[in-house]
Amino acid sequence: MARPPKFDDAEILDRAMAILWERGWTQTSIRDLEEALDIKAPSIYRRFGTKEGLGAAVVDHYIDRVVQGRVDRYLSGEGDPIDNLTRFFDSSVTSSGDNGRLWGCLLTTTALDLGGGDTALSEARQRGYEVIEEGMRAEVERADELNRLAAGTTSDDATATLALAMQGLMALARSGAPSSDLRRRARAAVATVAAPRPVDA
Amino acid sequence: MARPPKFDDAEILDRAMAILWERGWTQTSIRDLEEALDIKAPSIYRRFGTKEGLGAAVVDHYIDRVVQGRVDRYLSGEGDPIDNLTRFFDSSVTSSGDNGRLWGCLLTTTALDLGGGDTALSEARQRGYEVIEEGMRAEVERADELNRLAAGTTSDDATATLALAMQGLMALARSGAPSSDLRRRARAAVATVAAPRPVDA
DNA sequence: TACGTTAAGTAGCGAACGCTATATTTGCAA
DNA sequence: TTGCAAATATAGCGTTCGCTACTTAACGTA
Repeated sequence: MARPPKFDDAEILDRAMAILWERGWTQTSIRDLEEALDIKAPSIYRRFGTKEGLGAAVVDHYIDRVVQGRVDRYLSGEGDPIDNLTRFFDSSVTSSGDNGRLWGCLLTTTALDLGGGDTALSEARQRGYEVIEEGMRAEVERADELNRLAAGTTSDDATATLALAMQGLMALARSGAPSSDLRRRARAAVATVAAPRPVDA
Repeated sequence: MARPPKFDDAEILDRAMAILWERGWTQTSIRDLEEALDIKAPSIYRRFGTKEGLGAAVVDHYIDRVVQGRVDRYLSGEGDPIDNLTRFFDSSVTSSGDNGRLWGCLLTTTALDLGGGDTALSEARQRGYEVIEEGMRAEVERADELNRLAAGTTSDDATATLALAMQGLMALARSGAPSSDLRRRARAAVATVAAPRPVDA
């Protein structure tokens, strides 16, 4: 009973995610989005209200598809929790795009350069980091129960430290640090909260 | 033999630092700077070339005055190194402006939202973080020699972890996290790398 | 086939941006 | 007092920004 949409929202958000991740929030104009989405500005505004509305929808989409997916996959609650955390960090600092940059820093790259106002974008970003932190917390607590945390380290302290490390890694990635450096630092952070691996027979 | 400058560079950089720290790089226009510096645009451009040139000079100024000052003061190489690191982190996450926000995140707030190009601003930011990291490394190595690091933690890992934590704290601060949360996380990071405090007599 | 509805495209407004050609002030030297 | 040099101020160029009135296209339905 009406003209069908050219693309559904998921397609649009996938493409918007790609360009926002690559270029950053303030460096991406509505004209850039028109080209990347193959949709003209008025259609964007009719669907998402403002540029910031689109940004918030993209971050939500990113949390659902990428962040939550990686949390579920690597912080599964099964197997060795330290190994899981190590793989989670590795996956977060390993490039997954065509041009060798990181998906992981979309939360940082979008909402950080906005100045921490109470905007929808900032709130979406915060939700993303909560998903990450709570996922890590579950594995850290499991590690604690298995005596895999470093002696004297509480699970609260370990969780806070790893969450800070993740934020630091994303900031470093955004400023252009090489993947090898990120990986080295990620390993160092996990090693610091974990008990030394027991020497096998 | 010529008209004297209205302000010297240090005065200008102090004021520019204040407004860039408060509003962020992309959110601060040349018109904003004109007002804050009490200097019109052509004078700004004659002195610094471009907006980015001014930004790089501000970051350099900030490193010399604020960052290096705090490194020298708190990471002095004397006294208990863990206490020094704790005070260094505390000073970095304690608001020092009139409006309750942090000085420490200027490096993050200026150069992060630029996208990690090879610009002068990015390079200046990187130099700043190197000053911080090397300062922390010296205290960490001293802690290692005094057996004040957690068992099984190398000084390299501890340094990398603390540097990541600092970057993470600055990113959190930029996105509006309350000072109490930052302080809690900072303490957690230091506690994680440090040996449990021996119980005195 | 005409209609209503929902989509998308055309074209452009008003404002803000980084930056600069040009003119003016202000000091010292001759 | 005049001339030169170094600084600041006026005014505005050309571009891009987020956004939107208006028009056109594609469906299902009556």
